[in-house]
Amino acid sequence: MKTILIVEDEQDIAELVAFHLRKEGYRILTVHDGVSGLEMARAQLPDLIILDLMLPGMMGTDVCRTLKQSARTAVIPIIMLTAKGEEIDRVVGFEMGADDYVVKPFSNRELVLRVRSVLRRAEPEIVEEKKITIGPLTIDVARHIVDSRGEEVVLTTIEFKLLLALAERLGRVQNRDQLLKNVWGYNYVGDTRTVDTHITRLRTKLGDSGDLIKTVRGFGYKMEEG
Amino acid sequence: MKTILIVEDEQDIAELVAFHLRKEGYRILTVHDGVSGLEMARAQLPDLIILDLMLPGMMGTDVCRTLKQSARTAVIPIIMLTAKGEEIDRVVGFEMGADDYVVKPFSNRELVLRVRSVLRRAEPEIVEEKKITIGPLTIDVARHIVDSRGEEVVLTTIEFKLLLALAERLGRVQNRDQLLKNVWGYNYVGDTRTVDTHITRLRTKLGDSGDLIKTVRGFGYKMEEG
DNA sequence: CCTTCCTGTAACATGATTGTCACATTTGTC
DNA sequence: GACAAATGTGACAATCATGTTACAGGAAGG
Repeated sequence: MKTILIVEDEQDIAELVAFHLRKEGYRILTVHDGVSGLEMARAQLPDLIILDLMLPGMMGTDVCRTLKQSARTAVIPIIMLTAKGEEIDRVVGFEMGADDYVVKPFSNRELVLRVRSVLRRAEPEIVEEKKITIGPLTIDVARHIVDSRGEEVVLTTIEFKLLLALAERLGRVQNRDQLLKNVWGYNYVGDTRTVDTHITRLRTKLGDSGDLIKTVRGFGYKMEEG
Repeated sequence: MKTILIVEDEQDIAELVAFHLRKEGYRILTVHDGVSGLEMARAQLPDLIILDLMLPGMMGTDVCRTLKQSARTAVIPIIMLTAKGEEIDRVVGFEMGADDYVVKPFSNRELVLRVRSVLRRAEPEIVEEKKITIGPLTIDVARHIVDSRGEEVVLTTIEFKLLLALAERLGRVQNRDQLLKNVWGYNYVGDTRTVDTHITRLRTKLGDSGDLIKTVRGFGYKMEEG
C-alpha cells in the first residue's frame, strides 16, 4: 500500500483530500505545518507528499527545497497545492523540485488523477513477478518455486537453470552445446552427455510435467506442451 | 500505559509535573540533566518527552536535536519547557524537532492538555507504524524492535538490516551480491560469504522464526512462511 | 582510556550436488 | 530383424555450497 503525506494547514481541506485518497486505498498521514511535514516525511518516508504552498511557520517551498536536498527524501514525489491568488510561475515550483501542481480550488477527481499519475511515474522499477506456466507446470522465477500440478518440485541449481533455459525458449530445440552454454556458462568444458543426465533427473522430478521436455533425436531437447 | 520522560533540572518543577501526570495515569520517568535524558530516552523509548530548554551540561535543544537524529528516538514527540525570559522563536524550537512548546510558568491544566494533545496526535503514527509480520515474527521497523513469538530479539544493525532486506522482499530470492548491496551499501567490497555468517547469526537469534529464512542453494536466500 | 560488543575473514565439517562412466534402452536405417 | 547410433538411467566419488565456529581487529559506548 502506498503512503501519502498531506501537509496542509487548513483542516477541512486536509480532511477532504485525505478522505478521497483513503477511499482510493492509500494510507494517509496528515500534518498541519511545514516543520511537522519535514519530520514526518523523514520519519515515514511516504511515497508521495501533497504540500500546501502557504503554511504557518515555514513555507511549502522551503519544505520542498529541504526535502529535495536530502538523498533519502529527494526521491519522494511532491504535488504542490496553490491557492488561486498565489499562483506562482509553474516553472519556479518545478525548479523547487515539485513534481506536479494543483491549483485550488481543485476537484477531488483531478487530485486523485494527479496522484495516480505521479505515483505511476515514480514507480521505481516494475518488479516483474515473472511466472512461466506451461501446461501443469508453473515456474516462479523470483521465488524460485516450481510446481507441477500444484505439487511443489524441489530442484537443484542446475536443474532449475536447465528447466528455465528450456522453458524460456518454449518450443525451440536447443542442442546440448547451447544448453551447456546457457546453463553451465560460456567457459564450461566437459562431456555434453552431462546434459542428458540432468534432463533425466529433471523429468523424474517433474513427474507429470516431465513429459513437457521432448527429446529431438540428433539435435537436442525442447520444451513443448502436448 | 504511556510512558513520559521528564528532563528537568529543577527538582520541584519536575516533581510537580510528575505528580500531575501520574494522576492522569501516565508512567513517569524523571532525570535531571541532558545527558541522562538522552540515555534514558534511548533505553526506555518513552511515548513522550518533556524537555526543559535550560539544562546543566547539555542544552535541551541539543538533546532534542540528538534525539531527532536517531531513527529509534526520532519518532518520540517532545514538549519543550521554556522559562518566560528565554522565549525563543517558536520556529527555532520546531526546527529542532520539538512537537510543542510550554512557557513557564504554566498551569498544570495547560501542561496536561498539551501532553494529551501531543500524544493523541502521535497516536495514528504509532497505530499505522510500519510493522511486518511473518508467521511468529514481528518486525517493528520504526522502533527497530523484532520479536519472535512475543519474545524480543535483540539484533545488531547489520542483522536488522539483513532481516529487513529479506522480509521486505518476502518470498523473493536474493543472491548474496544483492543482499550485500542492500545491507552493506553499493560500494562494499569483500567476501560474499560474509552474508552466510550473518544469516547464521540471524537464524540463531531468531529462534523459532529462524526457519523463515530459507537457503536457496546456488542462488541465495529468501524469507518465506511455512 | 578501557571494555564490551560487533564484524569480517578464515578454517573446518558436512551433506547435497554434480560430472562421469558403464550399461540399458530406444530409435532409425538398411 | 540386425545394427549402429543416440539417448536413458543408475551408481559413485569428487566437488562444491553452505553451516558453523573461532578469532582478531575495530567500532562504539562508557
